[in-house]
Amino acid sequence: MIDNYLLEELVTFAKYGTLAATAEQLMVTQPTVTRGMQKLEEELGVTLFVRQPNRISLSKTGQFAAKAAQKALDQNQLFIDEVRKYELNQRVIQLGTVAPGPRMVVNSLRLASNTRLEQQFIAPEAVAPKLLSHDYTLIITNQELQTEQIEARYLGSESLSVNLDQFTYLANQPMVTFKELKGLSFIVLTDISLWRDIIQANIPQAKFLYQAQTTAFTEITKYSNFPYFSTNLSKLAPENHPDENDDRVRIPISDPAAKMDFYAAYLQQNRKIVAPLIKQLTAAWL
Amino acid sequence: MIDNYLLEELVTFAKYGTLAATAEQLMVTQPTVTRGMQKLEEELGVTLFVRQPNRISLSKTGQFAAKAAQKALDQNQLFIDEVRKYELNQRVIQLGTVAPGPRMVVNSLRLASNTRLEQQFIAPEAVAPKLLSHDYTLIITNQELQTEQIEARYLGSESLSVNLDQFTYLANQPMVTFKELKGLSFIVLTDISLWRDIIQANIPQAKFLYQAQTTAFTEITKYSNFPYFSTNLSKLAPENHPDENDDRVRIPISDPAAKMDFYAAYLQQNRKIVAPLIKQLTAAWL
DNA sequence: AACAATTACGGAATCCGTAAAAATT
DNA sequence: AATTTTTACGGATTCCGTAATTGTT
Repeated sequence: MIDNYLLEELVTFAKYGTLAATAEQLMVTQPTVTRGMQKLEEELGVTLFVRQPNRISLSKTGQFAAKAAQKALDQNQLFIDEVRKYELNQRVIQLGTVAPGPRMVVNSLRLASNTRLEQQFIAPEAVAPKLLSHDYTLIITNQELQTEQIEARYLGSESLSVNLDQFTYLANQPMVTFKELKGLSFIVLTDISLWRDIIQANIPQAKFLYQAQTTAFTEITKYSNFPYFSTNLSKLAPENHPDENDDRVRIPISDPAAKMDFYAAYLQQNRKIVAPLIKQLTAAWL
Repeated sequence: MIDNYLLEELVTFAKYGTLAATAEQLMVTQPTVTRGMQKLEEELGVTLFVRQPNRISLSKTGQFAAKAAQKALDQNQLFIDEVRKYELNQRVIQLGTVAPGPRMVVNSLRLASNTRLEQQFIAPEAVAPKLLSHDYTLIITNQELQTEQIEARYLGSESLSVNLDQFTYLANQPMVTFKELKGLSFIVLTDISLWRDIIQANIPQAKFLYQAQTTAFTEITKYSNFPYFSTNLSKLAPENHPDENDDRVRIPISDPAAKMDFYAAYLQQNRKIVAPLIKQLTAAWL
């Protein structure tokens, strides 16, 4: 077993080329580095340097060793990071979502002090890795993940509606289909994650006027007749939608693709920790 | 950066369950381990143990940390092993072969003192990995390997012949095909590596009487009429074949599959080291 | 009473920096 | 003359083992 500080000296030397520079970089004196590299060679039983009276450089084996040493140091650092991350995960629940709907549900809750909601959305394919790497304790996702280590519990669903000007033909129907919305121009918030792909894939020849800012979105919505989307969860974030003076009519979309089920996914080993939060979420879901 | 001996104490504790047993295992005293684990917790800033006045055990995080620590230790050990292996490879050429033919060529040489021939054969698909991992410096193989790091030089070929009783019909032909050997029973050495698959795949309905010992092989060959195989390289190992009093006739096999080209494969970075040996091999090849 | 963990204390080994030496550019 | 590496030496830190303490089984 070789001490890490020797490995670090080797790696630093490989980068800076002289013992003097290495010492300066590591904030020690040259003799320290000299002794360190001698000790490393002795412990390995291998010559790593070619020495001339006033010059020292890595042998071929030394160059190889420097690369290998970097890997060992990386693994050591990984140990530190992973353990700290794991411990944090035991203490505070890192909560993530794949879409804005569930996030609105979470925002409507009074979260326990040990719970922290991450704002950015997680791609569905990143859910399992981020759970396994202990970056998140619980992720609300649209897939019923079930693996060796992960389990998922159903929370509720989100259904898309479209808000249409009351004088249009479609506004008088009880429901509409994506097809019937063909060719319209919609005003849409940029950050709607999963729904974006769904509306783009299902509404033919439509135009989507994406707005990055919610203020821009609400203003344009208010002073125009563009249709916009909302869901059964939208009322949990009323600030996003111009309820007052909005003379549009909310019409549910009947396509199966307009309904999305959400699940709480987490590591089985964390079941007890997340149980209260899941209970809270289920109760709050509309 | 965390000292490896602390990681080792943690891993050992995870295995033995008490500080006393851990200390005994590591051949230190209990206070040493107590202090070590305290220091580890302090440096990580994380609690790894649940402490009762008279009992200490790993917390959930501690169990996780023990596993992670093992990985870090493994990487450290890997560093040591790899560097030593690399250095050995710089000093002495580790020479391997995929088949007995090339090995006979090597055995016929007076090898330089820095060259060591490994006796067991290497599977063709293992050639590249074993070069890249520095287990071997040079491998004589039947594939012309060319990758980012590996290159191969042609050495020579080996051609299969069959030795038939002089009174049989086929013995009077200048050449035979695998098909013409249909249904015969052959006496064969078990350890012929690649040729085994070739004769089994190409000679229909044949029986192969495999002999693990060369003594058994030569004895049975001598006192029976079974045909056996040899190649242009066989004469380099005359002890394997009963030349005297053998009234069989050596007939070359004309199929393309009965000829095999051999190459010296090595890492480009070792080109200079292996050059003299390759020169020697090329010269010695029949 | 026996056992397990922790704390206290003293000695020993290790490690580091300063200083000096050797040799090159 | 200025750099670079190596060796020598003295001090300081760290680390370890023995012994004592605490509390449980």
